[in-house]
Amino acid sequence: MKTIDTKAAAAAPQMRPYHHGDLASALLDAAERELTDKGFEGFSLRGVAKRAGVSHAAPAHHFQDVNGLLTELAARGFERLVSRQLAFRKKADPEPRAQIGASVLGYIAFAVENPSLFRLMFGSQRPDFNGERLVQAARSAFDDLVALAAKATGNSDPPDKDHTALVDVAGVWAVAHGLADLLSAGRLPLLHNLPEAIRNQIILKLVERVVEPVQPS
Amino acid sequence: MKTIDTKAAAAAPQMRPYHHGDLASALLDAAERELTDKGFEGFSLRGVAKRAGVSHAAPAHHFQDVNGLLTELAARGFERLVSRQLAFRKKADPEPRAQIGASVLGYIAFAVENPSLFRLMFGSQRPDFNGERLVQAARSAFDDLVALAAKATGNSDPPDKDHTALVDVAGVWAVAHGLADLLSAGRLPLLHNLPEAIRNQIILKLVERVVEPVQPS
DNA sequence: TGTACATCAGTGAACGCGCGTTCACTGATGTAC
DNA sequence: TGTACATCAGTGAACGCGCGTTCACTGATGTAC
Repeated sequence: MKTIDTKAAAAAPQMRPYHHGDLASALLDAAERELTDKGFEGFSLRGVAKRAGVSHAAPAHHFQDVNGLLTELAARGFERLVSRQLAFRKKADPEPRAQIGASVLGYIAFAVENPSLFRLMFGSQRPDFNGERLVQAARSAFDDLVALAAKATGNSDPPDKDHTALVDVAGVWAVAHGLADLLSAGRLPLLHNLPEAIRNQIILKLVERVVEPVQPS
Repeated sequence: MKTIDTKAAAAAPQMRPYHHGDLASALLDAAERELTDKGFEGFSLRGVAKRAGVSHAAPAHHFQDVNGLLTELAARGFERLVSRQLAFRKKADPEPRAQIGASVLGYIAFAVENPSLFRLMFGSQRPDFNGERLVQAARSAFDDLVALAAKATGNSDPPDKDHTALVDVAGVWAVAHGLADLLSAGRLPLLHNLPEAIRNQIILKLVERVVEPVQPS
């Protein structure tokens, strides 16, 4: 009998065993789908549980509360934001300024591909932005960009009296984030309706204007 | 008796007459305070009514529903965004490039002064962004900036084949919006902790990099 | 100027809803011997 | 290998809450004559 039962379970994968195995991670996946479908204003824990196919009380065994889940979701978002940037950089010219351009394109691509997640990360007050986990994840995205900018411009910290290094970093960050936020919300029709290739070309030109060339010292 | 009652009412302004007089506008003011205090994720119509000192059923006589009120609130936000930019421009050098810089500073100031309203305008799905009222208001903010950029750079539409005009406009918009969003959320500590004067100086330098100087034709 | 009456702009009670969370429970799993 | 037992990870019912909206109502205002 035992073998038959096991076979039946294997043949009918929709019948989850009583214990899920990795519900925590399944809930995060479900949460992301919930976020995509409902927007982060319509997000609910019950909806997430339903998507994951468990009772709505089950998440309590894996996350302290709904904001705990959102915090972890945002943290993962930052990790993916970084890896999206790295993916773009890998395909680009290794020259530092080209690397910055690629990073910005990656940043924007992430936002456009995951608009609701992006808003959770930057526009919501629900994740715990003081918690170790999230601070660390967000920080690494920032540090990556700062290091890249320093390398590209030859401006090192501490900032000189003209704040040139600050202008570099803030500029790249502002352009990336501004375009990402506007484009992912569809609020920049001027660029939004352009073919992707041309749009990227424009973005790269913009980045080139923002990042000062290396000063020979 | 009548005169005495009138006097009493005047002496005790906290006693509102049965009819409010201009409840619609009072509700919008209250809604903005609610937004400021609770954030746009904690916003509720009942909270607004309470702040305005009326029953929570009263708003129904002035707005179709809660999203109608939020739509009007967002539209007013865009109008104030424009007027904040104009205020900064009035104090600045009339030279076009200086005017753009001032506009960007005004944009950022608005976002920093009204972070929750700013998010309602750009990060929420609740206002009706297809409605005439809101489209018109948002449009006017955009048109103002476009006209200014065209004037500053001498690049006219239709865009040339290098998309120089597009880079100009998108660049200014991106820098303004990116810095506004990040600074108002406190997510750009690099600039956030700087004295305002220095911060503005950095922003202006950035804008100067983004906006190409007029090409002599 | 007075009166009748329609309309407007409030009130307060009640509605149903979906939410996050708690709780006692139970099935499944892992471990000690 | 078997058995007893602790622990883990689910269930489903129930909790209280705040929400937006509806409703019959009533007080105040405006208008016609």
